[in-house]
Amino acid sequence: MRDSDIPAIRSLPLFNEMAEESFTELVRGAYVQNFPPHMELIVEGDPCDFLHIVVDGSVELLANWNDRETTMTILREGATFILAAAIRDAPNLMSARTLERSRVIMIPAEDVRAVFEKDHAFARAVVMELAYCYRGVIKGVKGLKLRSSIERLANYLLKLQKKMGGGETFTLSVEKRRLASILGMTPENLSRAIKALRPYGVEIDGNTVSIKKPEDIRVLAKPTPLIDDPRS
Amino acid sequence: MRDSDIPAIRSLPLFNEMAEESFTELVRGAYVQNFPPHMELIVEGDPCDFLHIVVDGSVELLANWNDRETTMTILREGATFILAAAIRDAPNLMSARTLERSRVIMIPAEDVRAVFEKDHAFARAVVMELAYCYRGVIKGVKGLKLRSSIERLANYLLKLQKKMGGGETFTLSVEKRRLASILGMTPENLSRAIKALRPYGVEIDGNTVSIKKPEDIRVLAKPTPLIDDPRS
DNA sequence: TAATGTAATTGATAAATGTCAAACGTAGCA
DNA sequence: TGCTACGTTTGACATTTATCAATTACATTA
Repeated sequence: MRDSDIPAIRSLPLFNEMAEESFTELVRGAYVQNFPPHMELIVEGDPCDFLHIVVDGSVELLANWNDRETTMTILREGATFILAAAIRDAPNLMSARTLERSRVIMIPAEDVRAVFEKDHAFARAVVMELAYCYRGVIKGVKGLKLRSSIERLANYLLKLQKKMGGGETFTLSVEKRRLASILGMTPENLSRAIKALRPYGVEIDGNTVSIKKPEDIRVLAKPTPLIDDPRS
Repeated sequence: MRDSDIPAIRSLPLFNEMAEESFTELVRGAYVQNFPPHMELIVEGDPCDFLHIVVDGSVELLANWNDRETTMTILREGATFILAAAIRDAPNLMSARTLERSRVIMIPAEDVRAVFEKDHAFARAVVMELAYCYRGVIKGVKGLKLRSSIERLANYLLKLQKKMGGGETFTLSVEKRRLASILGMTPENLSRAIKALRPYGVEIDGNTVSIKKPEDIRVLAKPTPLIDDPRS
């Protein structure tokens, strides 16, 4: 591991309150690896040996069943996975693969569990992180069950706009076919959903999105913090 | 609170490893209430003041958006909710209402957070419980995104059969319209899905389910522990 | 026992979503 | 530069799911 990686990890919410000694113990056993694009890091069903942290690049979490595949989420710099499996010493429920060249830290799950037992500040951070993730997934289910695909797309765009600073124009950071899968639809239907948003002042050209009539799209999307606000 | 309630709570995984002193502190501040059927215990969006435990009866967790409503899950004896919101001191993402006459224990969320800070065994139990719930929701999303409604129903029935002891005949413990909502479909479509399972040896009459040809239905359902096994 | 209200079912139809094939566009590479 | 591979878009069509209205079944209560 590069020395320069350490402060970056330390500053993550999961690690920044714990005792120095505990942190050192975690870092001691950790590996860092640079992966090429489209590398499978984790296969669904395998035992969970490591807690992973994305230092750089992006990683897709996905799931398979009966020859079908769906993208669960995309993780970027600073994200950790898969904490729940590591803590419970349970098999991974999702596969993970890099989307681009990515730098990933791997901390042995055993070390995570050991430090968890010793360091209360870390235990506290783990709980907060897990509760945060749990609530994130619940919001996802609500979106899937309560909204149509067009409504999901509209809300996704509003959320992304906010994340990108709130300007009228911003860029998609995900391939459209993956976005389609995240939103629970086919690429073909995403294309049509994009067209269907044009009357609401949404223009998408390649990766560039413009929201010309924010009021109109919000009337359609009806965003609510209880589904669309990642924090709280 | 009845004295007879205390050992029942103490034996739940969330509480059975903690120090006696911590447990006493939690119990001291706790309320017990008997609620009539169809009582709203929690409204989505409200602050989370209590951790709830179902002692007896059943409670529905549901969510609303834009005049639509969906059942997220149904909780029975021994289940706790809503832990994530209580720990994070965040608004409830779901509403809760009783389905039948139910007995519910309510522990002030503040007390939960305070004891969490002091008692490591409790912290450990909270993490395990949260990780368990997180994985449960992930399995739910996988089912929703990867399976058709008939496949979801087929797997639901197989899971229920196992839970009920594995015999050929068992009973649905949920109204069909609620089951439909849990599975992400309309009541009308659930009726049709039930009919569609007849050729696979599934007979449903009222609340009575018979699985005559277990091999056939399993070929359709293709159950996998990574979606359908509640533990692990 | 009859009356009532609610859940469940059914049929007809509509809407949403998926599938397949083809065309188009673009990025990377020989 | 031109080729190739792959992602995206489009159109035609199929399937799935939802909606609406009507009916049936069932449980509760007067």
